[in-house]
Amino acid sequence: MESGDHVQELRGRTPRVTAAMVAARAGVSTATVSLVANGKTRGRVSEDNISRVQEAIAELGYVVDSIGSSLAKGISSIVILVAPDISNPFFAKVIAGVRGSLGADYQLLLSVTDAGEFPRVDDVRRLLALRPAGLLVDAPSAAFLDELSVAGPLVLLDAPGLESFAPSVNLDVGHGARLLARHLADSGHKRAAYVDSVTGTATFEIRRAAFLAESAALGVTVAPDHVIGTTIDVGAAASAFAAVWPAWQRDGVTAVVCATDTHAYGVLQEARVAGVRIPQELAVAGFDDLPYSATSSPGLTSVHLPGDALGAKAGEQLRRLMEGKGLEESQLILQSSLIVRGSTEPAGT
Amino acid sequence: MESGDHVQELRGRTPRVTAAMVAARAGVSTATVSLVANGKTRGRVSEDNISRVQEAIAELGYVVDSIGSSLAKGISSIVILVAPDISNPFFAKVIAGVRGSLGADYQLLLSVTDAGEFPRVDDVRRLLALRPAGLLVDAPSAAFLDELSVAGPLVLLDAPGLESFAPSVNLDVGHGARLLARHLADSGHKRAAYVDSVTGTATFEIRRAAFLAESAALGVTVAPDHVIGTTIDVGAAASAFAAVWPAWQRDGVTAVVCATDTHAYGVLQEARVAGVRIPQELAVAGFDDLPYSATSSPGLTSVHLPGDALGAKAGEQLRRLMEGKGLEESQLILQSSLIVRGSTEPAGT
DNA sequence: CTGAAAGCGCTTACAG
DNA sequence: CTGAAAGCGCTTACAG
Repeated sequence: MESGDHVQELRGRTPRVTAAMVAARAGVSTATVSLVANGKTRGRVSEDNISRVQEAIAELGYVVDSIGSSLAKGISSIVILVAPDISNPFFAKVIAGVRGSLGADYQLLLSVTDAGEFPRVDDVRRLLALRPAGLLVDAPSAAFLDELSVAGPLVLLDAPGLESFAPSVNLDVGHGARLLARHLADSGHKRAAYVDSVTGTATFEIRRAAFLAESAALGVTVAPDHVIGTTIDVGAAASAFAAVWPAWQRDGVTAVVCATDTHAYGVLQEARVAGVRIPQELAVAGFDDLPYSATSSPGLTSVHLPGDALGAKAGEQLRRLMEGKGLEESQLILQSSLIVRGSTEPAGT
Repeated sequence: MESGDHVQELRGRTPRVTAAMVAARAGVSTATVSLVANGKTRGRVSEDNISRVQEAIAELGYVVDSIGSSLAKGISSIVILVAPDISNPFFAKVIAGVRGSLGADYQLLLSVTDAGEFPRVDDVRRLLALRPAGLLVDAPSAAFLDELSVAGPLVLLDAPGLESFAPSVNLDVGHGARLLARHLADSGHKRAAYVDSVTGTATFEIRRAAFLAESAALGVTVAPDHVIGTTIDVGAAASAFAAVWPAWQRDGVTAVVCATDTHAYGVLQEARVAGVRIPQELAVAGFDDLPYSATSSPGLTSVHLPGDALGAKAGEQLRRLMEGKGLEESQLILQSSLIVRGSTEPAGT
């Protein structure tokens, strides 16, 4: 058992260094060690002892044990990020943003569930048993927030309509949806279709509602028959589109808007198979502006959502809460924009 | 301060339920509560007490406090996954795999660093202060493993050449690289180029070395001038390719292999801008087989790497270690395969 | 400025 | 089968 041996060997190598060991070495009490290790020395520890302890800490490689510390303080330094869809590439940007603004004082714990699933009450209880310093919840449902009775700092991300539950940071997806409708109207489209996401998060309701409303206002018809929904999956979107395209084409649909770029990739893929020329025969657009949308051929017109800023702002807000500072604004809204590419605009236009 | 009020209100709502409260309600000692809560009742707690305690637990909504439990046991239920590049879409699959095989008994904590960065010693120490039940390290460098003297269960993912440090699960990227070389040779290419990743992880060394060796063996020339490297970024790859393409074209290069699909997207993008016909003038291929590779136009030929299986196997191995079971095999290698698409093969071939 | 002591919530020998 | 007690490592009033 090679591995076992190795682990065994490693196990002996690092005896835990405790505050008591540091105290003994520095000739002080563990209380003083704790004060120094936490930087709470102001007017409480002599310069002399500060340096003795710091030396001992360095020599021994002492690190405050999170477990002991958390138990004593009643709280850990863990921040839990709960999200329904970690495999969504958009989410990687959100995470990066959170991490950047949270800094090194907190440890970011991702609560990972199966794609599109939210953790159940049990899971959440188990998470809360870690005594997190704060909680970040991305794209929750009202039902989830209802049963999540959290006792500490909590910030919601991408939770439009749920502002009453907690401070939140949202994206103005409606604005982007309207820009998109206007763009299609300006390009002369009269009949459009919509491929929705069936995950049922609020952001998708808003994307669709805003697009449909603005389209109607601008004279672009989106018939009820021309709205379908699939999971956030290239293949699912592709086959759903394949099934309806003949009818849509017959009905004179010349533009398809997708709730996410991922859906749009499926439509593009199927359109290619079916020999539909993009954008001449069919304009295609999505939401999220994933990195690949700039690279696909044609490039995909998309509503750009600032995922990194979303994460960063949410992290900032949470941090203020965890540090006991108030929030200057408890509701933040970030701007979306429209990136027009070849999938809706003929080259050379 | 709306948010502050809200948090305040929430704070009062959930007084922590402790084992002592459960014990009082059930009329037993906290020792018995602990035994029942942990399912260690076999021959140690009477049926009668078991049900009283279970009732009390249910009524009070008691959940064992992780912090207290961890301190008493000397270990937490956290599993830390350390990885240098969480924003890589390939990684989402790995995470999903890990989560699936780890199950609900362990909490998966992602150590998130900036793209391409590995945590520094300090960060790692802070992570270990959480007393994780186990550690998963993805694509580490030898230097990192050297300073990481871990005292518990540890499994390496995608760490070829580092098998001596710990049990590991690897991908046979070399095999895929050779299949790719053979495919290009069979398609009649005589001169190829290689766009490498500069992150310096072992897997990239192997991808390149295996491809170059097999190409040479099959009579496909890859001149030193025709090997470049960039970060894993579509834009970086695109501009690097733009800079060298005129010379490569002059030299008769008809195929470009990229260390990742992300690099390849950049090449495809730039090729489109430059009016290079794919695959007639230039064949392009990558590694990873990201979801978008099936969707791009043309589809991207890619070496498929089973990211979910990689995560799942690593999770399984770690789990065995954490449960004190030995490993049947401490080194696991997963198969890669070649997915041929339009970027290397003319439609209708 | 300093240290002895209590306490955070749990688990685990131990004695009965 | 059961419970009193010690102890995990730390932090924080508290007394000096």
